[in-house]
Order: sequence, then C-alpha cells, then structure tokens
Amino acid sequence: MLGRIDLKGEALNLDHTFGCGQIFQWRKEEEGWLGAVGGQAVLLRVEDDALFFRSERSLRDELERFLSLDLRYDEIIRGSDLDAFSLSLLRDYRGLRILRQDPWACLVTYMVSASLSIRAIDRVLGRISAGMPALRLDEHVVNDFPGPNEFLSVRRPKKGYLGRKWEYLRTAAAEATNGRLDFDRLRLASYDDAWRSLVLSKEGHLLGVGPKVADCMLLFSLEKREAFPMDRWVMRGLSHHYGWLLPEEVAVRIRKGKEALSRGEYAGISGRARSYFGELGGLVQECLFLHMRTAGSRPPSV
DNA sequence: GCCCAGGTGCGGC
DNA sequence: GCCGCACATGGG
Repeated sequence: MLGRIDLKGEALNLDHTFGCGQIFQWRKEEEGWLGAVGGQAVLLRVEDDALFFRSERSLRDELERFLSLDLRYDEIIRGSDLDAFSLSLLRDYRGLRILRQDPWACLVTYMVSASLSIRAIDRVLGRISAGMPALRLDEHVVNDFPGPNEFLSVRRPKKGYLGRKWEYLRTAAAEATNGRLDFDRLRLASYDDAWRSLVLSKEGHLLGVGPKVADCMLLFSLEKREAFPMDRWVMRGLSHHYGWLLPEEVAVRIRKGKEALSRGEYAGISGRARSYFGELGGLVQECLFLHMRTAGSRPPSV
C-alpha cells in the first residue's frame, strides 16, 4: 500500500536523517529510502510537505514515532538561545531528525561500532542479520534485525568473529531476555540514572558499553534528547567550533590529533555540553558529526 | 604492510 | 584516577 503522512510544515530531510550515521542498514534506492520498520520493509520519500511510504501494511503510527514527527523542532530551535554557529548548523541540516530506534538494535549497533569505520559497522550489522527472514516489498529485500532472543541463536559468522565483542553482545542479549536489562525502565529514567545504569552501576553493568556507546543508546533509542555522544569526529568539531566547552589542555591535545578522552574528561565535557545545548544537544551533535565528516573540516595543523 | 576507523576493558602505576 | 596497550575488521 501507499501511505501519506502530512508533515504540517515540520521539516524532514531523509538524506540527512538516514545519511548522518545515526542508523545503519538503510539504503537509498531510486524510489526512496529502504529499510525495516516494525518488522516490515518500507520505502520512504518526501514530497510536497508530506512523507509517502510504501509497505505491505500501514506503518503510519510506527513511522510517526520512528521519525519523531511529534516533535516540533523548528519551534524548539526558535525558542532556543544558541550561538550563531549552532544555528547555522541546524539551518544547514534542517530536516535531520533524531530517530527513535529499537533499543536492542541500537545497543548492538553501537557496541559493534567501537573503533570501527562506518562502512565496517554497516557490514558487520549486515552479517548479523543475514540469517534472518527476508522482508520483501515488491522487488526489494531487507533483512530484519534479530531481537535479543533470536540473537542468541545467531551463528557466529566465523570463528573468533568480533572477538570479545561477540561475547559482550551475547551477554547483553541474555540480560535483555531475562529482563535485567530493561529498556522501558531506561526510557522512563532520567538521563543521569539511565547513563549510570548502563555504564557504572555494578548491577546491570554491561561490558562493551562505555560512556560513548551509552550516550548513543540514550539519544537514538531511549529518548534522551540532551545526550551528546562524543567520538573522535565530535571532539574535533568541539575543539574547532566550541572551544569554550573544553578544558584548555584537552583542546590543545585534540588539535594535535589525540582525541581519546579519559572517563573523567568525558563526563566533564558531556555535562557542560548538556547544560549548554539542553534538549537540542543530540540534534546539534548529529549536525556537527555530519558537518565534520562531509565538510572535510580538519583541525588546524599546529 | 601500515594507518586509521562513531571506544572499551584491563593491568600497571 | 590516569596511561598505554590489545582488540577485530575493512578501506585507502
């Protein structure tokens, strides 16, 4: 069926939204962006202030939620008090929306992502879902992503594949199936409580989930819009455009090409970023990430 | 071959 | 706490 969702003036740019790196396993086809939502394959395209979707059954509610169409970003941005550079980022990438991904798939994505390239991440996720039933839409095929239970019976592609990460993923899957890892509870918790529960507390502590992965989880699937994941690209962007958020010695070090942060440094900068950007933090972070990766911005060579 | 990629765990101070 | 290193995979 073909469905239409009126955007009511709210901006939606699918290239920015699916191309910015917040989600993997989506492809741009001639007819639009192809991926899986709610266990179905779907094609998305924006035209004339409306989102058109093609799928077997209607996905209206799922898509409104997935694309966070309930959020009026333009209004939030108008009411904000951000600096000129942030506003120019938000303008350049207008229509980039933070998705509400499935928490389990999101957790796997970012546990896998550690120290891999974007291409490698996409390839690994493809291998993980390769054995899943194919979701079809006309001539298009996508693989659904295995849930925690299904993941436990996914065959390791080859001996030693992903190394320790594979064991971490299996442990996380077990925690999710036995309920000790409770995504709904994390969704309802405050940013601080949810972050601590993912990273720090002995109970519920997940190997393979550090500060950055936790922030990605919180932002991309658990509705913590103030979460501000900081990877190498974002740190370069911060040192370049938001120097005042960083301790001087960290800014200097990054300009020399050493972006790695200690836990303490991460926590400190994250706190400053969250209090400065507020609920627009996650959105600015994604715009900055996209900007740093596409605009070819490099730190000034010192 | 070597370097770098959406970091994290671990052992050594 | 902080530092240095190992860790897997894939592309340039």
